[in-house]
Amino acid sequence: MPRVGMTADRLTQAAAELADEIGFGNVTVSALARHFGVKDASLYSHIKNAHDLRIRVAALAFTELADIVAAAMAGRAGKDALLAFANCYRDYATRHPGRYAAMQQDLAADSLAAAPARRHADLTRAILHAYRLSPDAEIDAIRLLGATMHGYITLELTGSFRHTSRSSDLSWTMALTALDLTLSNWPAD
Amino acid sequence: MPRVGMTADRLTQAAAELADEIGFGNVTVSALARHFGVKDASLYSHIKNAHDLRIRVAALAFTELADIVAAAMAGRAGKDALLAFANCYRDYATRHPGRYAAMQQDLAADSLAAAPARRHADLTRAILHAYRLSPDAEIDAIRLLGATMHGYITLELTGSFRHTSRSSDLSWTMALTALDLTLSNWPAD
DNA sequence: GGTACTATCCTAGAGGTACTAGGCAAATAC
DNA sequence: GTATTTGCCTAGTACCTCTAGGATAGTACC
Repeated sequence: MPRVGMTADRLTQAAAELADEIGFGNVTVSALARHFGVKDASLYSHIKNAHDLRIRVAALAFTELADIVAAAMAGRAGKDALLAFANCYRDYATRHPGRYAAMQQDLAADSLAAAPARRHADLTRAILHAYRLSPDAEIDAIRLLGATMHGYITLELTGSFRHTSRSSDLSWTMALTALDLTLSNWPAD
Repeated sequence: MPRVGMTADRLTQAAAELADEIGFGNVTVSALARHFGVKDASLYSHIKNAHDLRIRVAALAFTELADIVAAAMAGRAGKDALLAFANCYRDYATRHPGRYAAMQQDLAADSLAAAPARRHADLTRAILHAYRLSPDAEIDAIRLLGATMHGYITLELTGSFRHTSRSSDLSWTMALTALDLTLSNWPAD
């Protein structure tokens, strides 16, 4: 039996690619084993179980996306930063729907993906600096921001906007314009 | 073998309750069969397959929610209608997370759940009448509305807001206030 | 009431997925 | 060159989906 050279990282990478191709929900230990030409049981030397594999994919995705976002936001503030962030986010989700789905699991605080997720959350908060909100308003705003972007992207990915002819790009741009206006004129508590 | 009296509708109802208890993803044909005290194979006289069951739960949920929303929105317009709609939506998702998850599947246009889903979409559009938007703006607005509400609720349900101490109810109220302001002052195309 | 029919539930079994226990051989350490 | 670790294997359990075909409970009709 020649050794294939599997590692947790290579399994995670392959699982992420598989997720983008066939959907995150269809990424099974069996499918991954087939991809490497080995038996299912062989994977359990590298990953704890199927859940562990999913968490690793989430960690990979959070790290990748945070890197991209950090680069795109460097030197930008206000609406520029908002647009840079949001477009990175949407591009990533469109190009990597499986990885994006992986990020939507509920992650235990002690999970492997918790640190990358926190880094990602910190970047989101950085958008708001230029809008100068009070601490409570900042929490509300970050929740609104996350909800709008995440909601828009998941609805778009699941095909909810295909029933209408208007281009999704236009609606996305309007949504971001509206968000910028809301942040600029944040209602009093 | 005494007959239990299963029908597609009773199975769907039980599956919906099961989904709220153990999570939509854990609703299996086997678990449902156990619930009725029969063998797995017996269910296939009433439902086509597991996917069919999931679609039926989605149709049930869309119908239930549309009924609730229609009643709550009767006689309301503008911000009142928006609040009524949004709060019904969030309450339902909180009380019935399994049913809510069922609604998030991508539904084929010919599916059993397509008609209830369309009815629900029509109710969403009704919120916007009082804001008097142009046809294109209305599409953008409905997408923004759906994205914000759906995004907020899914993030809340998956626990994304638990890391911060501020009450989610307050943030939700602020989000709706912000949405109302955005709709009232919709930016030019 | 008896007969025919249909619907409901059953047994049996194939095939997929998750995972464990224990074995053997390849790579590595010394 | 031997000892140890590590990687992949076989074998097997358990659970899930779904099909084929059989037995019986309920219904329709005479």
